[in-house]
Amino acid sequence: MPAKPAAQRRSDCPLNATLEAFGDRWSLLVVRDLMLLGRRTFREFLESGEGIATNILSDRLQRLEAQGIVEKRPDPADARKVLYRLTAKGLDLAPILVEMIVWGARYHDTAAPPSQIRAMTRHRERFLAEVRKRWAEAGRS
Amino acid sequence: MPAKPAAQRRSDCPLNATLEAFGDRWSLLVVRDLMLLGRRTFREFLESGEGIATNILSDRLQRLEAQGIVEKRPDPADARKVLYRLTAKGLDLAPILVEMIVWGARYHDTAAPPSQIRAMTRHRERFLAEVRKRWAEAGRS
DNA sequence: CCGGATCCGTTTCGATACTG
DNA sequence: CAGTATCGAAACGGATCCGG
Repeated sequence: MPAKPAAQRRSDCPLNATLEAFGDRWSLLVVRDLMLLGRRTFREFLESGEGIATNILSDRLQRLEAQGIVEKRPDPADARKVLYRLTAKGLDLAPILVEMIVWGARYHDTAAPPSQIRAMTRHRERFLAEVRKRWAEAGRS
Repeated sequence: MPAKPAAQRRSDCPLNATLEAFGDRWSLLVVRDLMLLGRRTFREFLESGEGIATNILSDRLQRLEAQGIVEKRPDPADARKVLYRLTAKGLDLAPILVEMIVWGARYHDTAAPPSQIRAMTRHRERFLAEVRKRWAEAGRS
């Protein structure tokens, strides 16, 4: 009696799938580090200001990797290090990130870099194009 | 010895402020219910498919209200009922929602309403304009 | 040193039962 | 109908340990 469409229960709406992928406090911050702040190593994420614990960071990286949002590989320059980067799927999170940042800047007005926010708000497509370009260039590491 | 700028610690980036506002599994689903599915009462949110628990729903509604994202008021037609609706600040979450839905539909391809997704993806501004219009009309209840 | 894994006390979440 | 109260489960976060 398998009748129940159980596993599907929460995925009727794509929003749900998205929230399952990174509907938590940390995952998107890691993505932001990769996408906008140029961070690439475990250590750099750790020091990225918000104070994530090593076990949590480790867990989120694994989770993001399992979902094909980030990928890791050894640093070609220094075999001891590991580098992370966004996959194409991860890069496609950029519009979400941008909208979240714009909303946050608008309503919570943190001490944020004004110029970048401005660029993001006024010329979204241009900003996104730049992000994609940088990503493509970095890809050919 | 209050010296520490403690409460500020996590809000250097607007993304952080946003994640603090609704970086959890449920808040955005409630917003979606209000914005896209026309739900307005506690009960309707409950039955909205994903199976949120009453205490969680209660908590999220309070939290969203405290942040000025939703507001409540008695149903003018039936004083026993309580109606929720988005504030202007809440309405401004629409672009985030749209991008999250688009991303989810693209990569996790849930059994989702194809036509609406298509409209959302291809004509984002038009779609957003409609959402805003509906909201404005409903506002003069 | 770097990238984690493990242990453990604390906080938060969430399913169910219950109330005004 | 619109929520609380309760209580077990899960997540968090700090410290510490470990392999390379």
